[in-house]
Amino acid sequence: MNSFKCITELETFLRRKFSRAVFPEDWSIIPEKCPPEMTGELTVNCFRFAKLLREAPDKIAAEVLTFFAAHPDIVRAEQIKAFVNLTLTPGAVYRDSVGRLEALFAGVRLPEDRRQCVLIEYSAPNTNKPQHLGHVRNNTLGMSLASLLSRVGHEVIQINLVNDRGIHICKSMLAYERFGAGVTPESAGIKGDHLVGGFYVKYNAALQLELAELRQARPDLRDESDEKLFLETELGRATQKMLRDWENGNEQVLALWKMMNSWVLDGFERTYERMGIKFDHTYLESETYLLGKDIIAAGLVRGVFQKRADGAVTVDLGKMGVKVILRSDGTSVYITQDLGTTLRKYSDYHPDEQIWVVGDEQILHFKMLFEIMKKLGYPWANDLHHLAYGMVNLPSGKMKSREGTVVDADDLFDEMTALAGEACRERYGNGVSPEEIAARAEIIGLGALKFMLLKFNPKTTLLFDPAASVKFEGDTGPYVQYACARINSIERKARDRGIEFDSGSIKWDLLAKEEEKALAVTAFFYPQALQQAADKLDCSGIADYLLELAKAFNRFYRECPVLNADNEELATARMALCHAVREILTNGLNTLTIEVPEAM
RNA sequence: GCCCCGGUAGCUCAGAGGAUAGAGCACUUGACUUCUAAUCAAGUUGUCGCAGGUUCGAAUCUUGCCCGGGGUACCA
Repeated sequence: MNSFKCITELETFLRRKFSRAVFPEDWSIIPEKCPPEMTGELTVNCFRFAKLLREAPDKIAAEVLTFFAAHPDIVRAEQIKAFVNLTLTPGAVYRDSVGRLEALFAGVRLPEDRRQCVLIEYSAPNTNKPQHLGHVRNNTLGMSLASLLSRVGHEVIQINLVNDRGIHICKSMLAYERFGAGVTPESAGIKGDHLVGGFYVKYNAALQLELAELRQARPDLRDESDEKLFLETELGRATQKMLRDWENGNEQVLALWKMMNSWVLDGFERTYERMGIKFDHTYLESETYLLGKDIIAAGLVRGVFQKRADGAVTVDLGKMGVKVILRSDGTSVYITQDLGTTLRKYSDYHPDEQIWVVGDEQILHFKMLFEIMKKLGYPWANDLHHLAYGMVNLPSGKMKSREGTVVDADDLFDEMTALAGEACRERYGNGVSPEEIAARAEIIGLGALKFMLLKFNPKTTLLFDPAASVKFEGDTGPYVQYACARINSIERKARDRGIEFDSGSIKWDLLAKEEEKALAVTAFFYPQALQQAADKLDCSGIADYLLELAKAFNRFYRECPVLNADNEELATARMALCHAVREILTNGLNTLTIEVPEAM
């Protein structure tokens, strides 16, 4: 990890001074940014290592102060209680941060012995409906996590597991059979997943109608749940029969299933492409759903699982209770296939760690899954991780595909890019080609959406307010992109005017203004932001960091003219600073899978 | 009932046991013949759900309670 020279030297000093303390091998002091109301750029917080040094915090701070009083990199050091605030010489600020950009970026990567092979499963859509905002959050979290982990040095495998079979798939199939009249995505001019999703909604409307009629005719059933009454309806029985036919390999049903699934998968492919998602492999549940049964048979022999009198296979999970993992009729339940695919993914890729990006309503499911894998004695079962994220709600309440009250993913992309395009046209009018406007709008619109979703901690249940979320001002992706665009513009103009800088001969000492130093110090913390995010499997800190850096840049931009600086040496030094900031902002946004337009 | 997650400004959310609890939005005001105003500057905003405990120090750890969400299937 990158560090300031004076801080590294402080570490050496403290190790020697407090030699009776036992320092961990990798002990290091992480300086903090000095709060704005205090004088200085960095703060050393002595509370943090007072216990380690077995000394009173303010006494340590006094030692730290004397150390810095004589340090050539320090202009001013001030002790307040256990805090020591440092004002660095400009030379030191830049030498240890933006002055060595390669070192800064190298500091992002973990040491080799900590790099792993990580398998991430995310998205996992059903092929009975198009994706909505909830899937967009899942996709965004998954792809950004994959991107982040590979950036810090891990080998990452991205997996999708498509749920392409089961009763809910039969529902849209049956509706198509009855109401479809042979329509296709081509004939209707509708994206395949949307076409199929329409039949899913039709199915549920028809089912509700029949349920209402049934309750009308049979008052004794009035208080039963929809699920209980499912097989009492003609539609329900027909759906059940279709599922059986599918499992028995009925050719007609299989043909319909294949056709409709291919429509949906084509549609998904376009959605993924627009988001920039590329999976290393896509498993289909129709090919993996039987996998768990062998594991269960083997576990039964070894006594890990028990067969109940009625034939169901169970496992005793102690506090979590007894879990059925195979039905009494021998068919598999949800967790059966996850047992199978977990093992399958392991034997296909031998990852050091597996991560599932799945909603938080399935926390218990994954706890059980991991516990069962441990009981089965797989040594890698300790390296399974569920990244549980919260639901996305609308001001009107929850999204429900069945009722069609969802924010559709593709529609939302269109809406965001249309608004971004409008904003571009307002600025540039006819000065820029429609193709260029469209390209920028795509980057800005999708960037705003992804950034908005990543800004929140994954586990928070978030409220999506369309009116507020669609904005491009304030704490947004476009705010960060805009800072890049401003720097690009400076660099373009500099080229036009023939101003160039040679990174070897920058006079960093000239950048002594508060806004300049604050910008460089903020830039310094980039590697820490990434590594912390990677440790926590949470990208929200990166979004926060980028906003902070962009904000520091905008302040600098206001106060410190670059091309119109007092002299050329100052201009080139400021250009070098801008260049570094643009590199970091771009790198950070790319880590979040957000692109940066050349101009805005 | 039991288990998990949350409750911080009008709204949406940040807050490694440490300094006077922050940001954006919203609201008020000011700044574009200037390197892009998708920007900047200034102002207003708090019983950190409630009550105890641990600590030199608690929004943060702990216990109890209140409120909201999720889970607790031979559904996925």
